[in-house]
Amino acid sequence: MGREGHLEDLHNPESNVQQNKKKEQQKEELPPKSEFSEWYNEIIRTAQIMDVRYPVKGLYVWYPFGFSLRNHVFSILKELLNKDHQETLFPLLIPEHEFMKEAEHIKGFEDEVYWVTHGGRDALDVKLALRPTSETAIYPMFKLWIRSHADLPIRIYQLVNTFRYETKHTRPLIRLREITSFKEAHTAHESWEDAERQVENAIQIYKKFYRRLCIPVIVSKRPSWDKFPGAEYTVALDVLMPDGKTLQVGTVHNLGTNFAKTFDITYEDKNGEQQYVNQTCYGISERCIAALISIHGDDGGLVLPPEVAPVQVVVVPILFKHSEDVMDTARKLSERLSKEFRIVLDDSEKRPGAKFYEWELRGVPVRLELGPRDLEKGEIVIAPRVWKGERRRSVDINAVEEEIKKEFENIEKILYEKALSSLKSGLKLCSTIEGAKEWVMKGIAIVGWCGEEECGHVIEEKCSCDVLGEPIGDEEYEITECVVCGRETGRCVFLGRPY
RNA sequence: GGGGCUGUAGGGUAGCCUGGACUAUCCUUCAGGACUGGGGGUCCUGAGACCGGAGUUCGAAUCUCCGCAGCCCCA
Repeated sequence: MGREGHLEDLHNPESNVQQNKKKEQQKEELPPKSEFSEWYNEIIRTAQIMDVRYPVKGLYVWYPFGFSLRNHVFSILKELLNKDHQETLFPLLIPEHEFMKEAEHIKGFEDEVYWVTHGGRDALDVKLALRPTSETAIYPMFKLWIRSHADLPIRIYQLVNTFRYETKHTRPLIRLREITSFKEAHTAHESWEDAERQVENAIQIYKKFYRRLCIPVIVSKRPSWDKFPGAEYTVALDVLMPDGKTLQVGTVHNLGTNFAKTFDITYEDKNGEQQYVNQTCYGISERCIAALISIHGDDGGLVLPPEVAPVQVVVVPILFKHSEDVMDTARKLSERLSKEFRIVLDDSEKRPGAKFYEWELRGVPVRLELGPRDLEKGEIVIAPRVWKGERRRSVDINAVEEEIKKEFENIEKILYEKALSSLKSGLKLCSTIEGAKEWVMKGIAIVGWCGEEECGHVIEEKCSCDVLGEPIGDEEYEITECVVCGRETGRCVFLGRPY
């Protein structure tokens, strides 16, 4: 075949190219990340994060690999919260009369609530809502739990599924009818100031969380017309996705005494007076996984930070006919390493190359290759995922633990730096509406804003984007006037196209 | 909210317009075997599909309607 093929090549210079192309197409190859939407759909399936074939719109199945990733990610969040929060679990079903108490809250959710109306064949006397979020499940209990200032503050959280009847395009991890992994925290405090401090505290926790995932976020105060229904104000965390759109990956709400008044949550203060509590709530869903996958992934598939990777190290033995000794060493090594790392020894019958591609697709941070050549020298080849096999090197097999740890640290640093620089290059201060409109197609624009709602709506309309909110953070932007009305102002807003 | 398109093995597809030789194409995948093995191996053998329902028809993957599911565009 080789000889004939060669002859043909001479006659037809294109045939070689065509053959290569054909060969590439035969393998189930991931679309390049530049075609983000296609890339995302493929990676979700081929990297075994979720199975999208469940026969109900907007509901998906976690593959064990994806679920393992989810658990490692949320255990970081739990670890951070556990310092001063307590974990609880409230029921999924909320009686209609509780759900309907807070007027603004209802308005925000009524179109997307699932209702349980029947028990068996009988219609229920009291309809039950599948929680779209748990305020109205939790706060009637807060009323019972809170009696005096000594009971405050209360800080609880739960990790639950929630339901929203989405009618627009659903997609895995991003827009779901069942959010399977909603971490929601709820707190109650004596004063407005205490609640404000808690908001700040929550933002810090969330920033730390995303820092551990090597994901830089922008933090902003949502405009009044986009706050959580029932909240005094809302602070949100957004990430910039590879296609230039933004993804809201966390929200923190100061509820003031709004819910306390509706649910009659009061405490006796030090002077013996009954006072309403001030509340906050804040949440993060599996959208954090969508951000993790999208921001770090590359043309070769997933790239995962070692801390959350379901498999941290894969050992690929390079076997020839008589290489029991290679296999022996690989087994012993794997056992040794499994004490410190989540490790897989890939002893399947596949060719080494095929194994490389597969584990790269799944984002395993470090690959170890062990063959006869290495064995002879007492070495092993270490290949970090971030470099797609381009920067592999040999290390002493006895010192491999240290080398892996070194690589892990290195990987985290690289992932964060890469992500940060792409966020920074996606942010741009724009001095005109036209400039902002253009920029918003590829990133996040920053424009001057006087603070008037009217001007905010003009911006949204003219730029066909959303006002994400006013920045909260250390960065300073040089603003002199409102981009719409020209009034003098130092305030500004982030603009983006949200998912 | 309005409009358009699509549904064929686990994944991707051909066939549909113009109904019949479809016992449904090709690639991938999966199972068994042989040779192999440092970046997606080759060969042999085998497995696996017309979204669900109703209708039109002598005959439906193909035409019609309803349902379900998915994709795209506009507000």
